Amino acid sequence: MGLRVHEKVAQIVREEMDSIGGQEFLLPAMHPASLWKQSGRWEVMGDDMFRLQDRGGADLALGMTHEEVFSHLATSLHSYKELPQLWYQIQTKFRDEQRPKSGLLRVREFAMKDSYSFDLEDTGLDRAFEAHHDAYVRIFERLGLDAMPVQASSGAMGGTASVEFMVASPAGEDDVLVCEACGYRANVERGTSRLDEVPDKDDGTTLERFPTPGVRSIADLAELESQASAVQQIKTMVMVLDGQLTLALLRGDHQLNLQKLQDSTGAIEIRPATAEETLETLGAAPGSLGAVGVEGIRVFADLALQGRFNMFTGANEDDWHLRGVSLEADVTVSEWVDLREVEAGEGCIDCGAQLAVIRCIEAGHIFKLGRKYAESMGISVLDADGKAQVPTMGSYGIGIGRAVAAIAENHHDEAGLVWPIAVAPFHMLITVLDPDDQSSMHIAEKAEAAFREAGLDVLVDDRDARPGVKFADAELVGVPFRLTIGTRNLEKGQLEFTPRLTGDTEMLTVDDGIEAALDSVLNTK
RNA sequence: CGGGGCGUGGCUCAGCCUGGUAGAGCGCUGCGUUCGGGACGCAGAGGUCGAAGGUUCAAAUCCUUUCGCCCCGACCA
Repeated sequence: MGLRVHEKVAQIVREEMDSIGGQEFLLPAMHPASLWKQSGRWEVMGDDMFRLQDRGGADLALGMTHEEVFSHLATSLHSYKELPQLWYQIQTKFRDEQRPKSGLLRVREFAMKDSYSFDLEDTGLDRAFEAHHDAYVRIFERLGLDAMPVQASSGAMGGTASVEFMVASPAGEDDVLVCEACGYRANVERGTSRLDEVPDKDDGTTLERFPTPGVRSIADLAELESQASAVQQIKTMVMVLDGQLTLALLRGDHQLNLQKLQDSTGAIEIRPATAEETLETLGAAPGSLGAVGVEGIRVFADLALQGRFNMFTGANEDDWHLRGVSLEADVTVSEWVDLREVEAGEGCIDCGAQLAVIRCIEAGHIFKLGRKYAESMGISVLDADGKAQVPTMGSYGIGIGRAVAAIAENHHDEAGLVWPIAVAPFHMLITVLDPDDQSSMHIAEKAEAAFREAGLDVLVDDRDARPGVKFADAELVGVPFRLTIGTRNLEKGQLEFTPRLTGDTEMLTVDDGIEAALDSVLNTK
């Protein structure tokens, strides 16, 4: 059953990729390390990549994505006349996930449709990106998934822009900012919001140390000092980026989003500093940390702090804090970046209406890669003037198994699954209540033949089981339509037709019931 | 990687604290009854208690080590 759904999803994806001019490939899943070293991602991918060695000791990788391999293939392109190209495959990817979970949602081995576009000009990339965008909208619509395109972080993929296709589900792993008023949609790893300006009072307070015994948190300080509400405080987070100690500054009531920190710093590995590292470097424990007077350490400050003054922060000595801190005058900020995670209820960046945060499954992701891989993998073609040009690329993915899981998450009820007809393992289930009854079986076979003739996938339940068991199983597996043949109704010349979705049974006559059922199914399809 | 939990018939679990006969429900096999919403009776099969070591007269139970799985935090289709 699962395999049939998987195959149907793959086929829908395939049809839509073909419709935008995609050319299907099937490239190796096992790659020589040299390709990944060439792009630099042998290191970047870190522990997420499965690695192995052949008998000669040569390094190999199991493909987690195929930018390198397709790019390498694209080095055989030599003329602008061969562009654009749009290549795709549906193939197994391997990722050594830190935590595989949730059935099919996050696994270490999964089928993915990945496609890659190659264009000479940026406008061509824009077209390929738009074409994928539209194809994805159609794919998810056909799959029965209410997927919304959202602005996203590009993460390890790099590139200039990316859009994720998100399906709302509590089983998901991403939070998406949604503005119902203007349609703004962005992953919290990327999205921002409108904040009310905080008027700092210029009351002549100057930079000053003051004792704060026992204060270990933003809340503690706010309680002790009436002026020091969380909004008036600077939160200092000590992070280690690729082994280098770094400070991230945020407004006291704001949360750090790690992906934003990663994106704005280009770091590969990020972790919070240990208590020992913090003590060693700043001389105080968390709760009394600050960036005032700190030299020789990179300091990234959130945009919400820009221009603020007369604020509170730790003095880098336990039980002491500072007041009257001006970001401009007292803190050496290496870079101003967007670091804070937006929360529900904040104002939409575009229109100011209240944002909602919705938990979603990431079903697809499309990237504008630009020339990053084309350059590192050495793709170049001659343009009309005979000059070498590096093409620009896009990369686009849909997880097939994850789509199946997302469909299951969104199409079920208490009794079981309710597959949308486009991906259902079978269109029609014929439930024969008494398989020993000759006339029942005769009609079942006739119906099966008629449905098959019409191109439908049919499953006949002629198991020797009690009716209750068959009905319960029928609902559990979620075949969209059921034709029930039982001796009791047969004597009255009747069949039953039941759509799984509504559960409303319609009585049909034996004479034209098969045709009528067929019509209903075909109309829905 | 950090924190928490769990490994006992095919499945879901009890038993462990307080050491002494390995149990339940479901599933499975046979026979009979039953047969339009997950039937019932009778009879039966099936377990190195994750693995290794230790303590003990005696270990599923206590101790140590180890492997595997699940859940919560940082990654991604």
